[in-house]
Amino acid sequence: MSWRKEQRRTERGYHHGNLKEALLQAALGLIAEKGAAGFTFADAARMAGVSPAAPYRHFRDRDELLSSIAQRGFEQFEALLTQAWDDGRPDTVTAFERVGKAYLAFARNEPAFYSAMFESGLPVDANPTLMAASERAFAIIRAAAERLAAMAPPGMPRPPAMMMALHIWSMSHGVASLFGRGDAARRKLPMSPEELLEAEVLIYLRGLGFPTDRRPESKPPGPPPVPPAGPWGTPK
Amino acid sequence: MSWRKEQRRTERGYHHGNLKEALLQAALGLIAEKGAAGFTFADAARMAGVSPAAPYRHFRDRDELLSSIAQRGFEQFEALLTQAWDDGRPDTVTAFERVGKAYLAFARNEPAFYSAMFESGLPVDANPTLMAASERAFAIIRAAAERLAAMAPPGMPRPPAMMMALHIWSMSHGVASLFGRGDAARRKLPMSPEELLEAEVLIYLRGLGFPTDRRPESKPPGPPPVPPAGPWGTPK
DNA sequence: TGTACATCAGTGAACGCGCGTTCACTGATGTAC
DNA sequence: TGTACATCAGTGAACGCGCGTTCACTGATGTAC
Repeated sequence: MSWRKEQRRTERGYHHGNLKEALLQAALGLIAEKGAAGFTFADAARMAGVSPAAPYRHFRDRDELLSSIAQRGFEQFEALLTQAWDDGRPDTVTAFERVGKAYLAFARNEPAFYSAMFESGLPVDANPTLMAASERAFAIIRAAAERLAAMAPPGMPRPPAMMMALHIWSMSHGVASLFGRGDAARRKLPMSPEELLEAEVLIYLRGLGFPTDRRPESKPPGPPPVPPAGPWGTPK
Repeated sequence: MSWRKEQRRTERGYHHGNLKEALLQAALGLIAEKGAAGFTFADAARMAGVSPAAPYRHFRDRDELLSSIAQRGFEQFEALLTQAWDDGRPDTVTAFERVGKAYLAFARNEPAFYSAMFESGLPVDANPTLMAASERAFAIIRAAAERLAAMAPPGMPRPPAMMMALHIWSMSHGVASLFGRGDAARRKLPMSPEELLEAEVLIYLRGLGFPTDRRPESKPPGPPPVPPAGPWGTPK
């Protein structure tokens, strides 16, 4: 049976068996704990239970490890955004907002990835693979904006999708960076980051002339959408 | 005459005369160059032309130096925002936008301060003095939002000023962080960060029901404001 | 105005530390025959 | 199926380095009388 085999793998003898992965995980933990700046190559080796020379079998240097993490982060980010967008279901505005929330969720739930991607100071544009991954993630937002722009109401000039995408990105990033991160150094808020961002996006969309009371476009879907009143809740 | 006196001061003998200031300046340069994470106490001493033990006469440790910089940064930031807001002249919307632009200008022109304030990871909320300085800066945005909220058009419910302020802050911060920083690691954009932010704010304000074609409120001022067309320029 | 003395703001040598990196090595694994 | 050998993925000792920090010190400055 395979019991012995798996036992071997976790017990680990001379060969680790999965060191590359273990190093990535260790680094993620360290970054989450001490920030991208505070993580060291030697520390990662130590956490993986391996000599300080071992990582060099898998990564040229510290930067390559960091890049790998950012790379993987962008991929997960893209997957999350894709899932949130869900090809615009049940309606474009709802799906669009879900994308914003997914951005926040990522920043909160994956602070290590977020740090590596956006705050580690590694030159994304100098690394083509990384750049491509970053652009694939942004492309989701861009596609969503495209779809939204296409349904601009007749009266209004059609807004450039690229610009909309950049606006949404900067709103999400701003809220996430200032208010939406994990444990430490939090600023206090009268509302949750999610609510803050949702209101922001809704007001913005209304400014573009979109109806934000979410009428169904194609199929009238399940639970009726919530809000009466303005996007900042019931006026008291 | 005072010639000798000033000569002495700049020549510097055994006593530096102005080491504290020199260390702050040196640190600023280093942070601008290598990021808040990459600056070391010893390096600052070296740049100031002084032994590595000397800084301890003026700062308890590296963190205290960093905090001093952040502190000063928030103060300059506050001054810049105050000036930009100019008590809402010539009209509220124009002044409001100028505040956004000032935010970007600060991020671009003072990358070292910006890093120390927002990206150095030092716990702002653990340092009351720093926290107060940070809040004084935000208070400018808040006051501007207050004034804007007060002139909400009759039809619309009056938006909470705090929320507006947070929205504007997050937009500015998002654009500045993603696109508006100095030299390195730039993402390419179809428009300048300033234009991007201006359009974003205008759309947002319109979403709140504010007229964004800038009619004068009190005194009809000097140069007539620029834009015809939509906030994203002339539709082609 | 001059002198004695306290205080201040530097020096420079020394320390312990952890990091990144290299090196010859060795145990484990896979493969050709 | 067994054996020889190449390759792979680790070890562990060693290095040079720069950092943060301490220490007894000393030159410069300010002040009391």
